[in-house]
Amino acid sequence: MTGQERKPVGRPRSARADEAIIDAVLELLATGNTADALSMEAVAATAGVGKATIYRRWPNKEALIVDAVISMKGPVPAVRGRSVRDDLVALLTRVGLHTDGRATRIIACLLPELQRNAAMHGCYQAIIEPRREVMREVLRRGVGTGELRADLDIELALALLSGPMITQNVLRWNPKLAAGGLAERVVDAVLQGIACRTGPAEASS
Amino acid sequence: MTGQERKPVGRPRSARADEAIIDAVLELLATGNTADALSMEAVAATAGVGKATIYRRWPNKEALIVDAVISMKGPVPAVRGRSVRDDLVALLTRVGLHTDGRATRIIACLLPELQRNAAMHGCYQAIIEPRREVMREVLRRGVGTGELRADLDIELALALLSGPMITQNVLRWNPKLAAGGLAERVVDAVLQGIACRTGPAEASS
Amino acid sequence: MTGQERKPVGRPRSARADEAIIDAVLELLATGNTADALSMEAVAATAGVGKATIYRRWPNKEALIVDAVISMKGPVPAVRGRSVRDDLVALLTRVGLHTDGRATRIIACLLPELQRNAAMHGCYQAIIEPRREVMREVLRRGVGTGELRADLDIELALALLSGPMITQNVLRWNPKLAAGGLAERVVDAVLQGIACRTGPAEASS
Amino acid sequence: MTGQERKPVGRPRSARADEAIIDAVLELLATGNTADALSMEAVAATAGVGKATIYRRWPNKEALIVDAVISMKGPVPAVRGRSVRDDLVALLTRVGLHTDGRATRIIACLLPELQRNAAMHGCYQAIIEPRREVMREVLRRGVGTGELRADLDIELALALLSGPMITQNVLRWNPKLAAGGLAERVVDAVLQGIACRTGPAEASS
DNA sequence: CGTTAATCGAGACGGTACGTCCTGTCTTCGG
DNA sequence: CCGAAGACAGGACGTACCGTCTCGATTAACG
Repeated sequence: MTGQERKPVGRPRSARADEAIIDAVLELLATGNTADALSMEAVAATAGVGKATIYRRWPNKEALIVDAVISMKGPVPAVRGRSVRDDLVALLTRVGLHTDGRATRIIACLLPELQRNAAMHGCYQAIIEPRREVMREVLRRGVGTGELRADLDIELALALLSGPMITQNVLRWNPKLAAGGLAERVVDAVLQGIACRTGPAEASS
Repeated sequence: MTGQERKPVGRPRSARADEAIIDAVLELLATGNTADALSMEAVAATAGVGKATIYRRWPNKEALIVDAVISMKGPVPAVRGRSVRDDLVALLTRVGLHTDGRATRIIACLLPELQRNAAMHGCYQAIIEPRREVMREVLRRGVGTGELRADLDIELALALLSGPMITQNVLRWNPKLAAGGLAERVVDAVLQGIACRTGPAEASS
Repeated sequence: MTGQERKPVGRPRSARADEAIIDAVLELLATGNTADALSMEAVAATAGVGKATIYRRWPNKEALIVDAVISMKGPVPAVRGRSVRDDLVALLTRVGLHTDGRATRIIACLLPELQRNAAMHGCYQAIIEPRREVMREVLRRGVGTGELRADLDIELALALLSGPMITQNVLRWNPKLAAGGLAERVVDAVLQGIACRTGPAEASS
Repeated sequence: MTGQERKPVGRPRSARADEAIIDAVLELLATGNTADALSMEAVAATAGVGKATIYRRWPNKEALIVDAVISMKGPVPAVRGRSVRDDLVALLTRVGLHTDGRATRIIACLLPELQRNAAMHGCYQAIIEPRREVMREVLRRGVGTGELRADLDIELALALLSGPMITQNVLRWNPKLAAGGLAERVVDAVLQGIACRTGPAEASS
């Protein structure tokens, strides 16, 4: 009565083909320039696979790229929970998904596509949002423990912390900012603020 | 007296064609989805111009897009110089180049190329860097007047301020953050910090 | 057992496309004015075929036209062998490849290329030369049977017979010469000569 | 009252430009492959002339080519009038307009255009027809003197004589036929016929 | 001797076609 | 039924000419 899943008949799909295709996509994304510069024919040739084998699994180029990117996601980072500052530094340090440079390069070339292309939101949901949720958790805990202001806008804080890291680490925005230790400096600055504590504070009110 | 430039011979290039082409590119960029989804043939057709007329002016699609985007740049915003906070709010409010929505939409679809594509760096140089320089100036002035900490890392502060605005205003990162008044909130939070002033010890008691 | 030919892999080429393309070329050649007035895009559109499908089969326009023309060739005409005169008349009558008027029109617009264009010599080899060989055979037989002079230069005779027919029937040289029955009159005149039999001395008396 | 010709005002047209253009056309026709392979831009560049200067004189490419070809025509050959045979040989020897090889090469690449292209008939009228008329004259004289049959069809005879020469000398039809002395052999064969005088003549009746 | 007006070279203009490449679908084999 | 191989219709690429058009600069004859 269930009968919803047809028993597969004939030759089963090759797992090796799946891997080869995803690998080829990631390789070409890392090598190439843009997302649309990636051609399905190149993917098929690199993977040693027929084009139909790709289209049997993914409906179009976008869906394939989304899946390829999602396949890169590592485990959601855990935090030690000792202090809010340490946890935030730990999380921001891993904004570039892996230590793997290839992943960073790939995500960089897809970030803006993320907004235009509805299909790409799959990437966002699968990879980025979970990590943001962990950070929200840490921030809420900080408010609870009194490490952070009681009236803190969690989403604003999220933007303050992740914004600089994304523009800097992923988009490589400012070459003058050394990448090393950036997470620490950002966290500290956001925690303490940049205004002068002792000086003419009234000027900024 | 300089006489270095060759006197132009033959029929001069039509200024109307220039305009029509740039207009067509901007229109199609705003309408379309991606930068490479823009086709030169569509540009020619929309502009009512032969393809050769485009290729006579720009060597390829990228160069054309770069020039079209640069053509959108308004004047570099001036600051009133009353207080650092006011100036920063004013600058960040205009991160989305114009109030013009089209420009924002276009720049959003081009940000990916900006990093990957060497040719696109022309946009960066022409549009973004001048605005960043204005902000550096304001920050340096703030250090001088004592409104900002004496040991402030200017580039870091730049990243703290512009990072959230870019990810939020241009990439439309977080739908939960209302765009209105964001600049003000970001500036205030970065100036004051998000940590609890009274210290964690008190908070935990 | 020869096994020299590689077994074909992948989807085989469509025979319908071949036909449609050749048909389109012949139609456009008959309709149009010149060989180069024929545009590949028109061929593709008329045949309902992508341009790539044409270029997959022929490297360029010339090769395509050559094959299209060759495809028109009917069977090499047979001769009855009763008398040399009858056979020659029969052969010359069919100089315009078919009774088909289209073929004649097409071949007429291609004769120029035939000499200049090395690629076009394929047409010559495939169509014209076999027919000339049949005529040579008839002439040699005539020498054997004594119907033709023993010292006859076969190639010269070939030129005497085919030359007028080509210039007249194919190039439409002289509107004053009725095309009907021309083959007969040419053969008779070439066989008998146009000089006065009784000699110039008598004629002048 | 006549006033048909407006007195020319302004700068008169340059005769040097005319020459240079015609020269360039002939040169490119002789060098190139086909009539349409000749590009107006190449003509202008070769002649060192602006394109407008060409189009001011000729309405299109065809008209220009026609005039260029006509400009090659030498004087209509005169005949000595001694014997019909000698005159015919003399005329046929000069079928290739000049001894100039370039002219022959050019006319060869234009001959078939002659039929398709209405505009090209100007060439025919200006160059070929006068020569044919001379030959008709000779043939009529031969009939009068009794050198040729009294019932000779002049147009047929014209075809018999010029046909082989055109196909052979201009279209380079048959490489086995030595070009040298061909005119003589053709004339003799056409005068005497190729049938056996003494043999089974009845076979050809 | 200056005005006038057509011509000159140069080359940009809107188009059309070229031959190449890629997309997403299809059609054949052999496994 | 899946797999590779590759053909299919369609469409964009960047180039080359077409025949027309605009430039500033010549170059004569007219006034």
